[in-house]
Amino acid sequence: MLPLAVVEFGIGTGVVVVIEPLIRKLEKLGPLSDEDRRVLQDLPLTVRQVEADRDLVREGDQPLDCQLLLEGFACRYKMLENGGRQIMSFHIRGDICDLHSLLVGRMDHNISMLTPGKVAAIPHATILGWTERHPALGRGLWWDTLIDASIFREWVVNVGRRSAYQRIAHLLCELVTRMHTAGLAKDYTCDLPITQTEMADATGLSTVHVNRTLQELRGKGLIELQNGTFLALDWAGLKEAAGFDPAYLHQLAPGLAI
Amino acid sequence: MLPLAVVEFGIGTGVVVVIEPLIRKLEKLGPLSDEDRRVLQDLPLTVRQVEADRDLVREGDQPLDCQLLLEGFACRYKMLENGGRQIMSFHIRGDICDLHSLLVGRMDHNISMLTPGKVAAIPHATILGWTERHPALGRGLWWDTLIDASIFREWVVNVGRRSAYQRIAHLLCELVTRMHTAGLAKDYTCDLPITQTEMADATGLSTVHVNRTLQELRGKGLIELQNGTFLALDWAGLKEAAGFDPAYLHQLAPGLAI
DNA sequence: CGTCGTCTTGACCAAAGTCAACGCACGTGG
DNA sequence: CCACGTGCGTTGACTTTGGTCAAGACGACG
Repeated sequence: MLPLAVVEFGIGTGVVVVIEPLIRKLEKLGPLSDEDRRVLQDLPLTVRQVEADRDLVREGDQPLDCQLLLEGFACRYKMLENGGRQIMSFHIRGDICDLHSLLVGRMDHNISMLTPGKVAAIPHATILGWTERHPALGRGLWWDTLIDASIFREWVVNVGRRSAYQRIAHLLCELVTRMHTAGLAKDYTCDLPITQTEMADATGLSTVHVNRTLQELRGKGLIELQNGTFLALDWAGLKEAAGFDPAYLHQLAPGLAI
Repeated sequence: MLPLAVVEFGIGTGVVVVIEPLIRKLEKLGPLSDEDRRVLQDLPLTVRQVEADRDLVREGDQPLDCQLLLEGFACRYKMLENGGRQIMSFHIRGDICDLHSLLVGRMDHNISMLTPGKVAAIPHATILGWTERHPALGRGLWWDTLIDASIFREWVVNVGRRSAYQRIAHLLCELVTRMHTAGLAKDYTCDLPITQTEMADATGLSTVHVNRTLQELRGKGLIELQNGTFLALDWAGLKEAAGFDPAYLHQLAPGLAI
């Protein structure tokens, strides 16, 4: 029961939009030449629709392509022997979730959809070709993996040294900031189709405690969060509570007001 | 009071040894050509001696070169507003600690020596040159940053979902495994010049609790640790206690027996 | 010899986990 | 159209892990 695969091509078919978030991201490091941009736009994309909770890649896999997320939310996670789960990052459209596999070969973690969405597979060979013939693209992709690493580091800090209250606040700050950058948040509001259990697995807390902590944040008038919609009622207060400094996201464009 | 800087050159002066750990590491992804290897060996290194607890790079810096660690131990860390500290990784000889700065520009964390040691600065321009003229080197460096990211992810898991006992055990497993790979451990023994406070900052625990946890590990006959020397008395038991699976280190060479 | 950093210990405390139950919305099938 | 099951959010009562505070031991070093 493979999901329907659709092959779509570049300019003129409206699919440019689909690759646009990736281009925008890669351009953050430095402008791409028209040639570079064309290479991306002309890339024939095999887009497939994926349902929620489907793994895109699994621990132990040795993929031959990378998954470009076009629509929906995904996360990386590892399972522990005792059944525990740790989510290590969330991903939104424009993210190449497992760029890692390009050079490392064997997956040491899983990537799963949190919501239904669209994904395109880009063959490793294609990407390796870029790195040789289009150094700016190669550098852009490397840069992207470095930003990912930077986010992992901040998560180590979050889980290692912040209280539950700060952790949740910090996670929310990060998500809304990144979504803003990706054009998915406006005025401190965004979709946040993440269950409390998932937030717990991302912050190293129990679901029960996440629930109580969210109530505390609501009670202090910092956030609103219901039915998968998030609103930072008091952005300054939330950042303050979290100890959030967006520097680690290295968004060269201006983010949410300060 | 700059530390004495010594410029040393490649083959024939005995300095080859100095760059050897890096070469060995880069070759893990794929063999380097003689040409590639020569580029590294001929690199004029400005080696400097650094004392313990000296920062190599600080948050906010915008370095123009990368720090290659030749001797001694280093760590990355961030400070929090409340004075807390989180160590995000340990580094040993052969590691380019802040390869990150090559593309990202602004440091979002600090790197500090844990022991006295030797460090060489390699200009960004040199490394960027490699990535253009010696793709295998560029890929090797990218690969290295991906492994770093993989280790960060495992640390998120460690700090997020493991008990104190497992965390400490896991940290010890990782360190001895990596040191073994770097030729710094033999028969499950190695130098481990890391204070309990540093272990606490790396695992998100308090110093007191690290102390008690180490006693527990000693009590169960899993480890010996005194005067900066570590010995895994019962490697299988330690791995078991930690839930340690070295896969995330992606050491293509065989590591410690299983 | 005194000081400093590190390790160690004990007594007490608090943050967060666990367990168990319930409400509520939504979808499905009889 | 309603009964039922399922997943998610919520709550309360109780437990546990690990934190905090304070003091002392020990060794290295000036």
